[in-house]
Amino acid sequence: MALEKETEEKIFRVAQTVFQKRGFEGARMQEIADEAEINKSMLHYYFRSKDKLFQEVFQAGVKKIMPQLFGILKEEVPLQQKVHNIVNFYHDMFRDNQYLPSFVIYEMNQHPDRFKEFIGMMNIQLPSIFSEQVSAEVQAGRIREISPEQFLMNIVSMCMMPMLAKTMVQTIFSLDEPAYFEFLEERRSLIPEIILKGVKPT
Amino acid sequence: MALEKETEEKIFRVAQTVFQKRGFEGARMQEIADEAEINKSMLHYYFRSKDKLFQEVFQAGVKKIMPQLFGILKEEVPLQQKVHNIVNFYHDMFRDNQYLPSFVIYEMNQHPDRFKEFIGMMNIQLPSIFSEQVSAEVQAGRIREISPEQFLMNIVSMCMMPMLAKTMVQTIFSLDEPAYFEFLEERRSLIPEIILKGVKPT
DNA sequence: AATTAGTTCAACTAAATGGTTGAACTTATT
DNA sequence: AATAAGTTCAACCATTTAGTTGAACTAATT
Repeated sequence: MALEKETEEKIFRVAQTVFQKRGFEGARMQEIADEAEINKSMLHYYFRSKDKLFQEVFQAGVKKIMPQLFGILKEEVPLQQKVHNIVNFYHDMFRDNQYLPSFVIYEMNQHPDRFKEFIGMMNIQLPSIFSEQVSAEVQAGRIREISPEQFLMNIVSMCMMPMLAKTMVQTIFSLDEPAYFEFLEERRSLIPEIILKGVKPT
Repeated sequence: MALEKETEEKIFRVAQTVFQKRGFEGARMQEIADEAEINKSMLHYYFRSKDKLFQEVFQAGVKKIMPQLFGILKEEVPLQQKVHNIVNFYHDMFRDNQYLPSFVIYEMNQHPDRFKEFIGMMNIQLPSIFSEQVSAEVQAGRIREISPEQFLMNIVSMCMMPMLAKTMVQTIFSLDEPAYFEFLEERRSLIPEIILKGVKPT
């Protein structure tokens, strides 16, 4: 009764990589067992079923993104700075979790209801501080008429899409692995510029 | 020997919806058979295997997007107009093929090599007309220093991301089905504005 | 009408997969 | 040392799944 936590953690760690890489349907309990160097029945001992294990992995995945993003949105910093922070957050996160964005987005669409329920449980909703901040900028005439939702959508789109479409980007732009990551790094400064200049009033 | 084409086409049509909705691993040959109102062995009669059927569906999916997009990129119209055309193309396409973007992006990442080979077969690469057009604008000082790849990436990101993340957008912004599509429609004019204003020289 | 090629289906098979069981083993507690 | 609680595993099991088979049927060709 000393290594049990280690075993459980190892299973969970491996389960994360397998589920994120292969998706729920593509993942095999046997593969998780093999890579965790344990017997398949251990999976069911620690996590009752594939479904339960997946659920935990998925929720951990969402928790790795949403609370942090919403944390940034709530910070008491100028909108400009906030945009930079969001962009940097996404790019940092992706470096350590290449499959995470694709995994979360895909599985979310596969089980919308589960996701909605889970989001309901957490206290996740667009922070009013952020909304008010965008509205204030609009009101003051410092940026064009735009809803906070659209404004945020633009930032998130510019950040995540090149990550989700990694294969497509690499293929069509003929980028090997390092060139692809350079391409992403370039966007750390590019995105805030486009986003902010793009909403300047006419 | 009169309805055989009809049968084959019906199978293919159904296979498209099932594969696009559930993905390769999630799709079941039985479900395709049921919805096509035929026996499961007919699937293997017309399309040798799940793999082959999927391949055809996937390639048809790619062909529904890439050639058209690259067609637009090749047109002899001003860059401004081109941006509008791309944005409208994505939004029109999504209306009739809700699961297509998500499907193609996801399966592409699952089998990068297959995709690269397939793209190699087609003559898909960033049209030089487009690249030159962007470079010319930069040279003339009408837009900031930016690579054609980054410029295109921005447009595609702004268009596709809200489609890929439909569930997330609906959940976090509390949008029902019509409100979500209104949100998308708004972007037809919003995206070109942001994209073009965003690259104006300082 | 007979022949032939193409089409359909019910029943089947082999393999894979998630999950179970019960015994053996380990470790902490008394 | 004895007991109890938690942990590990090899061998199974039931179900699902892609794929096969062979006979029956249909329709065009001669």
